[in-house]
Amino acid sequence: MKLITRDTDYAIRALCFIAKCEKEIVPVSELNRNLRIPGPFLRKILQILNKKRLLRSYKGKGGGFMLALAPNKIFLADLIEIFQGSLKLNECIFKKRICPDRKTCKLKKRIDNIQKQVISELKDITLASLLDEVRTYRAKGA
Amino acid sequence: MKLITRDTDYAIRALCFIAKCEKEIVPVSELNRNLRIPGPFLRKILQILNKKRLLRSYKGKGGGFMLALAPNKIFLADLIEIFQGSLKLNECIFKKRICPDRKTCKLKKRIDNIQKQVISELKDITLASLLDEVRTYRAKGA
DNA sequence: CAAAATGATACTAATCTGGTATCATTATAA
DNA sequence: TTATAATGATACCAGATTAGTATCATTTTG
Repeated sequence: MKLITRDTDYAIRALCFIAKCEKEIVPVSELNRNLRIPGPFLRKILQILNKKRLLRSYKGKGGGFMLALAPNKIFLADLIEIFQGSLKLNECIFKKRICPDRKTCKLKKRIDNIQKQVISELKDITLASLLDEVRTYRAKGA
Repeated sequence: MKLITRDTDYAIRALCFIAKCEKEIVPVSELNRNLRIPGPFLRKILQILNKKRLLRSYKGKGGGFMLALAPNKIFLADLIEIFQGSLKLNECIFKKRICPDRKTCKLKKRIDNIQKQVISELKDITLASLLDEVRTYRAKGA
């Protein structure tokens, strides 16, 4: 059971790098030089972050990506939701037709509670709070 | 992101049914008649529970499965671990060679904390506490 | 000995995860 | 104005995991 999958993790590292970079607008090529993330996969991840309005993108020469939000407005809970889908830990596998008691199902309720706790914890973790903590493997020359 | 996968869920329902059954020893055929779980798959699940010593099995005519432990000694955390593997939410995707700071990585630490909470919650949920709550779809005649 | 049960095991289908490849479009700088 | 450096869109692919099936062997007992 994984709380954070590879794409989410890559997204965190890429966002940290962009946040720390002197340049405001950072092209993927620069991230490729500094992070150990497969190039085309990283592009895909950044495109998603762009569509989800966490990054802003600029096309053409001199273009790249910049943060669309302040680092303290970017939450781990959102990243996980973007790449791993809903944070519902708890979809009952049985259809309503089969399991009519889902509203009162205690198992469901108890897992709901765990879920609420996890989400609130994840909402506390901002990009800002990770900036000095998550390694981004900046190369010497960069 | 799923906290409980299908086999774990089936296991919960099967264990509930066995716990509530008048018969102490319950054959899979009876579970098949009462639970909406694909037959061969359920057999496989029960065999695993048997190997893990949560059920005891009896072969031959009149055989079947019975609980090996009292319902208040069967914990959701154990079922999840059996069917979904270790509860570690938090394996860093980078090798030590690449990411030498994992001991101090704040992201890792924070997720570790969430993980500890989730596990302790899951350890509180016993089969006994679910017995009257989880629907097992007993057929009218059964 | 037949029937009813589990044990063991191998196979398969569908989905998810991680990643690649390609071509189109856009913007800038020389 | 054109080459170039960038992103956008999309389709594809391989491996792992999840969910489920099928079959034959073994055991027990009536």
